[in-house]
This record gives sequence, structure tokens and C-alpha cells, in this order.
Amino acid sequence: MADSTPANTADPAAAWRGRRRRQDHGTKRDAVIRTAAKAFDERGYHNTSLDDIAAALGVTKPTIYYYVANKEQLLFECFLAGLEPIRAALRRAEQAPGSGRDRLREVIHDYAVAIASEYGWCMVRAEHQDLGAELGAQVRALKSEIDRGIRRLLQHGINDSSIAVTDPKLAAFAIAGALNWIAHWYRAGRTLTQDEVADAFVQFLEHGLAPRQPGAGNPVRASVRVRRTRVVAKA
Amino acid sequence: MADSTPANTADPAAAWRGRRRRQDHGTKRDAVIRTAAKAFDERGYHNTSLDDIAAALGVTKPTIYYYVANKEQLLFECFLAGLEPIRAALRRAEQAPGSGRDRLREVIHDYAVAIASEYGWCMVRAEHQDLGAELGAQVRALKSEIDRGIRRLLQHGINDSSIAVTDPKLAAFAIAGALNWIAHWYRAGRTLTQDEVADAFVQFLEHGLAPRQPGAGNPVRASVRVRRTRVVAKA
DNA sequence: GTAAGATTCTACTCAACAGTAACTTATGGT
DNA sequence: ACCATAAGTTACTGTTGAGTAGAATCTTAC
Repeated sequence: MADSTPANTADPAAAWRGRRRRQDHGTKRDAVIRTAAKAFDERGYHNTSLDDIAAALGVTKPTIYYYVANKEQLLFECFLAGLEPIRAALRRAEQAPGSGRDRLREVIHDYAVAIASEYGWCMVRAEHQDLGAELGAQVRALKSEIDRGIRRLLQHGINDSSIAVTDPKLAAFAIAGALNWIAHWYRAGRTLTQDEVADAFVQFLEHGLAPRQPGAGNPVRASVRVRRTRVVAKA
Repeated sequence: MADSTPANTADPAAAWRGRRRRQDHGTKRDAVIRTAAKAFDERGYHNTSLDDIAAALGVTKPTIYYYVANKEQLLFECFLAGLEPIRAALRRAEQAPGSGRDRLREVIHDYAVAIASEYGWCMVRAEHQDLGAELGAQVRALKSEIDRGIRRLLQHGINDSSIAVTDPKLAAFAIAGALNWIAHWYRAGRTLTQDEVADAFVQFLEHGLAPRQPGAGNPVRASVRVRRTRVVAKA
């Protein structure tokens, strides 16, 4: 989860191969989770056996149990890893300056980038029923926290009249839906970068389909304040 | 699939209970598919055994095999049943009058209503990997047909300048995403009707977050031409 | 070098569930 | 009345895959 160590960006199996064995426990655990996320994304949770994941890592099944309690918890960790960046974006927005719309714009951007990550599937497509009552409730709580955050930003924007929507609740669902869906179609390394997608979505969600009325340029003062989220050291 | 016979609206098990046995084959088959869709929605595909579905219908497992070939095909039928209304909406839009935006508005509305149906889950959350290569490809083809339809409407709208988006492809994804997500949160019989949701989404997707510039009222000539889709005879 | 502990492996158990075989019962046409 | 067939049942098989016990192997500290 701590995306800090090098060499976890490309091939997770590298955490084993070549290196000496008594290797940083955390790094390997992250590799397990990361590989699981990728496998779930490709084949779905139930069509992925722990043997599959083990094989992808070049180890055997019991090794996985050395790092996580069971398959359920593995899925849970994927959720957490994916959800965290979005929660961080919302926390940042809470104490940022600017109109509601400016701040929401930032969140939408970071949200889109997060969903296009390798954990996108887990956040969006994984079924809560696959987690027991306990963990399922935790995930639901986190998701609902995100939902409330977006609604709050919408409300701010409505109050300072930088945003106009009829129903903030449904608007939040529409925004989250458009963004979450990215996980269904986006594949890394095809034509579009995560940032390009994010910018396009910011654009669309702000203005919708209708042409903007000529004249009365809308206040794009801060544009997208390109705070390129600190990229983790690659390689 | 043929939503024509009475008594399939409420409880599908009613197709068996009380009635004599030599009963309309098609009706019962529909009841099987409908019940499967509901169960998949509630517990997910893999957490639903055929015994579960059989129990919900008040029959035993082999009876299900009497109506469908296997579990995979059962899921496939749910896909078809759900996707069809959306394809129909697109077909209607193809030969409708009005601007691209007017026609897209109709499609968005009907799409939203369809996704809020009991087949919403199958269309949106079911994994293609759970269908074999054959059926999976068919579903993918249908979905891509829908995607192309939306893009075409967007392009019409751009041409007649009733729509302004930078990238029609991404706009189509955003629209589909917002709509598809409805399947994740909408539950029938809570506060909002399908139509209310649909209208709110039409509204939001047309105008986005930004307040409309005062003056220059936008051309809402046809509004939502409330062609209340023919409701099937209920009970 | 060697003991202690950390890490990974081989070789299982056990339950769930899709799918089937073969038998039973109701129904409608003749 | 009777039989051909539609509709359903009970009771199984076979496989898959999560999870575990316990042995084997590596690493580091001393």
C-alpha cells in the first residue's frame, strides 16, 4: 500500500526474483496485493484462483497465506489501496481555496486518474457480497464517505453559485458513475494517458452536451491548476 | 423476454404455484430468467447457485435445466433481456426527427429507465469472463453496437451544432458510465421512480455543473416529449 | 558454524456446486 | 380408458478450489 519502494511499479514478481530472500516484508506483501488486483481485473474475482495469483508471482499458494489471511482479505486490501487516493483528493479539496466548482474540478481530475489505475477494477466492479459482513461494511463506509464528500463540494458550489444542478444527490451519482465507468474501458498504454482522460472528463462534466452560449465567457480562472500529483519514483 | 403475459410482473414463482402443470412454456422460461436476474443482482453470479434460483421458484435444479442449457446461458439470457430495450431506443432514435441533441435526450431517458430495471445488474455488473468465448463475444458486440449508436447521435448533434463536446468518444463513455452506474444504487420502490431519475440525468448530462449563462435561453423546444413507454399490463 | 527464526514448499482435506442419469407423475389427444 | 409425451423429481458424479499441516530451506545474529 505504501507506494514508496522502487521496483514495485513494473513487475511485482521482481520482488522475489533475483533478490535475496529475507527481503522487506512490506514490499512483498504489496506485490501480492498488486498482482491480485491485476488478476482480478483480467479474469474477475471468482475466476481467479489463489494458485493463479501465486503462479503470476512465481511462488506457491501457501506463500500467499503467509502474507494475507485469506482470499477475502486480499480483495479487501485491493479495495483499500484503490480507494485511498480518492479519499486523499477529497481531504485536500476540503481545505483548498477557490470556489466549489474549482475544488470539485480538482477532485474529478484526481478521481479519474485513480480509477484508471490498476486498482480501478477492485473499486468499481468487485462485489460487496464477496466480502463478509464485517469487511463489506467497512468498504461501504469508505465509499459512502467519498459520496458525501462529493455532495458536500457540490453544495459549496451551489452556495457560491459556481455550480447549478437541480439535485446534488443525483448529480453526485452521475459524476461518480461517469468516472467509475472508466475502469471498464480504460487500459493503460493505449492512445490516451490517464491525464488526458481526466481532463476530458473534467471538461464534459462541467459543461455537458449543450453548446455554451456565445459571449459571457465562463470564469475558468484557475483552469486546472496542474498540480501533477507527485509521481512515485519509477524504476 | 416477451413481456406480454400477465402475472409475470410481480412474483415469478406464480408461474408455477396454483396453476396446472401443462402451462405455457415461454412464460415459465421467462420466469426462470427473471428470477435468475434478481438473484444475481442480490448475491452476484458466483454466489448464486442454481439450487438457490430453483428454490426461489419453488422447483428443483433439474427443472431449470429443462428451460435453459446451463448457467452460462442463463446469464446470457439476462444480458439479452436487459440490453434489448436500449437497442430499441437507439433504433427509434435513428429514424426520429429533431436535432441530434433532441434525439439523444430521448435515448438517455430510455436508457436510464432500462438500467433501473431488474436486468440492470446483468447489463452492467456481470463479467464477460463468466460467459464463454462464444457468448461473451456476442454480448460485447451488442454493447459495442450501443456505444456506436450513442457516438453517432453525438456526431449528428455536433454537425447540426445542437451539441458541443470536444471528444465524442469520451463523451459517449461518460454518458454511458453515468447511466450504467444507476444499476449500482437504484432500488425500485424507494423515493424516486425510474422516470424521475431519468429526467434528472437528462438534465444533468445536458448542462453539466456550470450555471447556464443568463439570457440566451437554450432551445428546449421539444422538452422531453413524454412518450411514456408502453407499460406492460400489470396484473 | 550454528541456533533461532523467518520464509516457502509438498501434499494433503474438505465442501460446494454444476451438471446428469434414470425414474415418476400429470395431461391432453384419440 | 390409454398411451405418448411434457414436466419434474431424487439421488447421484466429478471437479474445482479454498484453506492447512508439517516438513524443508534459507538468513541473520552470535
